[in-house]
Amino acid sequence: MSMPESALEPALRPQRDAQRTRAAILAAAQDAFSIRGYSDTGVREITAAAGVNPALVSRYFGSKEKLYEAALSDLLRAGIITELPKENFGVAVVDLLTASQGPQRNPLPMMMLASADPTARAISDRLLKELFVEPLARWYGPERGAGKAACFSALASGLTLYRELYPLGAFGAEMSAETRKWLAAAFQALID
Amino acid sequence: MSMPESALEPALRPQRDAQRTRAAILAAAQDAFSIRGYSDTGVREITAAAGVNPALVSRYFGSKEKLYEAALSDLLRAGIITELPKENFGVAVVDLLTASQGPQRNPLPMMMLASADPTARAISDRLLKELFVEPLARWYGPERGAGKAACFSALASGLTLYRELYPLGAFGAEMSAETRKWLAAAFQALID
DNA sequence: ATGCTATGTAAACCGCCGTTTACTTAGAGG
DNA sequence: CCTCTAAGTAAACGGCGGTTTACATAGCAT
Repeated sequence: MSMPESALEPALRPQRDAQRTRAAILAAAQDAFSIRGYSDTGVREITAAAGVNPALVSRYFGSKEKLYEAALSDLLRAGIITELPKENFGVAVVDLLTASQGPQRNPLPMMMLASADPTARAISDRLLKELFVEPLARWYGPERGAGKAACFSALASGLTLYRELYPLGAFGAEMSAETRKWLAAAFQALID
Repeated sequence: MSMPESALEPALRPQRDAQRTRAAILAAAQDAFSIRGYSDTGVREITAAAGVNPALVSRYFGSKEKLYEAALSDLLRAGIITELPKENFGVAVVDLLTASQGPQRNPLPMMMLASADPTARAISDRLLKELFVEPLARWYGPERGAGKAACFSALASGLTLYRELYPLGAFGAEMSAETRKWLAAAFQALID
């Protein structure tokens, strides 16, 4: 709690900084879980990418499961969607979902690749509901808001799967123009 | 190679039948891999479901990887699609893809849930290409057949994900009617 | 009946993984 | 300078999972 540590002078930064290492582990976990899935990424792999000792995930997060929960919570923010403009909402959503360069730190691939493990899946379901679907439903409004939020999630996950996960992603350019238009219209229709 | 073993008289069937046990392991593997994924299903789990000894997967398939390859190969048959009538092709495909009661023995969830493991993913990519996309492309014809086959695969996988894997599947009834119509039209458009 | 081979089993092997424990050390406060 | 606590590390522990090995037995052939 001494020195604001302006984050612009790496030379003076102490070698040991709990917040910084915790954040490094979290970021490495988000990368790994989004690409290689929950079961197939080991804590040694994550901590090696973060440049720290494997024992620190137990110290800072309690367990691998808790680390997954923290990593997904940090990524699941409904605000990214609800802060989009309501006019041209559809194209904005499609742009947002197709803008990312890859699955890195993307909650959707992370959840998909964790769905095989029962405990990780339970965490995903709970967090998705609490942090995304329910806020989104409130944003949509009391009239059919829950159904609209569910439709949004299904559509977005399908689009993400198609772009990021499926081995045929390289062929994606084939259907871009018309499909993007249809998707944008579908997203727009949910708020009209 | 003695006795045709008409499969209708279980009383006379020998207790030891290599083909039968091999098939039982394969079927159990297809069930397990489709639901719990490649990494999260153990060979002890598979062989327990098949009622046999874990060592038999090494004997009959060589390894867990080879078992995955055999399980997926057995499910990946382009014929299921190419034998559909060309008129009403779209609705027939949507009916086929949405008819299954669950992910059991479905190649798409199997591939999705195996995509985290690099070696399993390589197997999936190769088999999908050899056994499905390329035959489908030949069926579509020389003119843009490859692109059409890729579009088909992407669309079908997205639909399957939406129905089977995503935690929001329970909400699916919300968008059935219009979405099915659009999907059918999209599949139909690929052959017209 | 009697061996012989294919079939199946039990148990151990070996490596990996999440976690814990015991220990070292950086760095602030006296 | 010394001390004391927080931060980090190394190594081991227990368990699990794929695979191998050594052994048992069913069923056909002689």
